Amino acid sequence: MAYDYQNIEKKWQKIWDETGVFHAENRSGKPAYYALVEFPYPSGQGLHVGHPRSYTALDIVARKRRLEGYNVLYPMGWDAFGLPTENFAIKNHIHPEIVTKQNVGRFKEQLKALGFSFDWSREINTTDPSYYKWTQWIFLQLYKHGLAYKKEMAVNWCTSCKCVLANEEVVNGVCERCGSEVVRRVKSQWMLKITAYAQRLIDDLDTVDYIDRVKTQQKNWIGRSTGAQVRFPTTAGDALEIYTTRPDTLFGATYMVMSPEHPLLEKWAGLLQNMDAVKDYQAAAARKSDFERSEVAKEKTGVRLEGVMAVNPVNDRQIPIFISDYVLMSYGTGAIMAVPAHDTRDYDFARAFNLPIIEVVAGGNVEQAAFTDCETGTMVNSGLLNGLTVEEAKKKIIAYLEEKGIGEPKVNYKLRDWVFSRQRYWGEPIPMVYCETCGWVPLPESELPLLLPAVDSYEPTDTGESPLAKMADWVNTKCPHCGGPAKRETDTMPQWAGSSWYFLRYTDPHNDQALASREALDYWLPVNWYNGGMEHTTLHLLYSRFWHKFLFDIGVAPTSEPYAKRTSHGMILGENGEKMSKSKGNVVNPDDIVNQYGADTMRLYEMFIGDFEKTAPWSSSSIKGCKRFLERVWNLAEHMTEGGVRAELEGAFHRTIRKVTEDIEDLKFNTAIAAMMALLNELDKTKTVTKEELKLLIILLNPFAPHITEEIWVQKGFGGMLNQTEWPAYDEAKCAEDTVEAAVQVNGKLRARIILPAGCEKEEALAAAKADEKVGAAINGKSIVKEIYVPGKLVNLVVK
RNA sequence: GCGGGCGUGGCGGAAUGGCAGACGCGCCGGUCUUAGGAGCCGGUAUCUUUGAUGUAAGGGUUCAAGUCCCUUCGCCCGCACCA
Repeated sequence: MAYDYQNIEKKWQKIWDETGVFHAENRSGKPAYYALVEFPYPSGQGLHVGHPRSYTALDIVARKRRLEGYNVLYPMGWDAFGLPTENFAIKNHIHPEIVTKQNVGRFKEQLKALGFSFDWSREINTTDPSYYKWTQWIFLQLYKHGLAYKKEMAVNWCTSCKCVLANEEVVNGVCERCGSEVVRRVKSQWMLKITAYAQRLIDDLDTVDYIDRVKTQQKNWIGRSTGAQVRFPTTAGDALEIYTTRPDTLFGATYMVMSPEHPLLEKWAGLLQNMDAVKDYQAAAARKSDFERSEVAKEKTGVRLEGVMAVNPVNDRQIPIFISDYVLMSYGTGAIMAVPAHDTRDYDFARAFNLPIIEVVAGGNVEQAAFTDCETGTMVNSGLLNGLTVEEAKKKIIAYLEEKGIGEPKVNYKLRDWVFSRQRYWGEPIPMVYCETCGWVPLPESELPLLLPAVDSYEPTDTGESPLAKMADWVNTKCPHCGGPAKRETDTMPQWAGSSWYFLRYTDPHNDQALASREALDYWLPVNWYNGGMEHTTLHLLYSRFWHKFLFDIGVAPTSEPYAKRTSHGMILGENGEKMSKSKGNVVNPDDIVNQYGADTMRLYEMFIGDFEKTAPWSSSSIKGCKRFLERVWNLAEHMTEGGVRAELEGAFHRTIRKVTEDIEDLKFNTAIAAMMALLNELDKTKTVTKEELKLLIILLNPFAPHITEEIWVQKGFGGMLNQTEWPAYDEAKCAEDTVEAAVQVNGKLRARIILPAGCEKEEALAAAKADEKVGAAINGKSIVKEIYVPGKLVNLVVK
């Protein structure tokens, strides 16, 4: 009988659905295991071949865990709020809710066709009011704990999406989503105080098992630095406060620089003789986009303040103050002390403005370039610091500053608070009301969910107002506090809101009393293994860790970290090695692959395509090899005979079980498959397979290719369903082969291969090696100075 | 500029410091066939082939290096005037 993958796959998908074998229970005698993959945004394009790479990997883990005796939660849902749906709705005059429903339907069908063992009874959708009720509830808790606040400030504005973006959403000066230009706009925005968690978000990385590049990237993004905050007196009377990581170089500060947006400038307006020039420079800086302003290697520009001087507090010298856009208002204090001898940017600026450069760390040549090395230099021209190393000088000067009351140690982070409002329709309404007398008032929890109203037009506006602002009867409401007239917040939450806590909802998705019951959360959390894209490292992954820590602090979440383990898959590129895109015409449609080769082949191929963590180009010819492999397994099963594992194959089976068992845990799916292919090659040589051998082979293969293996299981009469059986154990002792082929080297060069019995002693191995004809010729007439024996691997004779 | 990673056949990729190229694709040959673009069997790094040389290039450590160290080149990713 031929391998009819289409009927087999449909049959088993139906059986799994109807029997509910993959439903997880919230209590069980078995140990719990929570496997998680990022839920997709249901776009109009349908599933991308990249999605199944991640989903198959953890489906393999989930299926293996079930066979290992765990109660496994492997859920799926929809991260459905977002701009593409809204834009599609605008263009085609269909409500986003309807678009979402259609897209979800298609995605679900596609995922089911791939045979993932998701517990569909726990399906969630972030746009469902019964879901976003709790997203809004969490926002209210953040507000009540002072972690949500509204602030007027310069923000990133995407000119195409017509809404603000978080810092994390701006990539190389353009919008992360659409690639359009991002400009600065001053707007009043809801902000979330993620910076309050900066240190814990770094520290707690030590408590979780994330791949290193994720940890490094999050640490870099949070950007902790240590130094000192120092107050410089000025002739204006106000102290100018600066932050520096190099307080040791304080004696080398020959001028100061303020950001053009620094508030003291306004205060000093009357004192500044060149206020016109200052204003021109401020205006020019404000006009620049973030991208222009942060362009590297550009000429340093600035204006010297005439009328106010600063005083270096360690030597009482008067030094000039400049404004320049290389100093950012958003970091530190918005002002710096400039030490041109030991900072590259200050050096460039000093050269451009012909300012003095005083060396205070000896070891470089400050005539030619700034000397920024902290390891090797010695302090000079620095009064009490002379002769010290940089590290010693830092400690001493900070103690001195504290003693004199002019400075103190300080930690700074690059992380900024999270800009949380969006001027778009298709998102969660922010449950806040503005009252002229009471100010911002949170909606009572009893009024949640605050439903997204139906509007006629979802079109965003250039003025920066949300489409909801036009809904007068929705906007105008009563103040929950004083009962007077008030207006609702019309901005909505960003795409990242719903996904910041969705893994909690899966544990108890139908609960209408709480985001999830404490029992369910205690049982399942933390997520044991979470796989997702690297592109979310400083977005979703960071945001959800922040929310989770907050929920932990207020006693809602049971753990301080949401995910015990995080791994990441590489992207699948088009056949030409470029990123898949419609415009390049290199998009592979999963539906076509499933139709042409079947879901099992597709799953197997995506796992065999290469190193799981690296990008890999699609290959329409390589996939045939995976299809052939499954067909060969099918055909071999047709030749099954009764009996146990044949003695001569026992070692091979134990080694393959070990290899597959271990490789799945190490994300080495490609070599696990290679091991099964090699085993099949061995079996094929014998033209037959015993019942016990076949059983072992198809259990190992089941997590990768679940349909074909279940079908063989029933056809060959193994009883029950494969997914209810047990993962095979291996015996380390039986993994060893009876005889091994060892290499014999003379002076490190391969001269022969000899067959040795397993566990062969050194003496015996050396004797066998020397007895070899070619080895004999190579050592003839020379004296052996060293004999090396690596058991079971090689002999190396060093001769002279 | 800083930080991280990588560089192996025609291709995707394997190799706890111990036989480089597992496994697969492709290709070549054979077989079966009216036919083969299916299946099966065999082969497939290079060369001046009793041997020698090969893991981006050069140097080093070691009995032994794709793997460790140094230099250079190239590619990818992250951050990017963060004081």
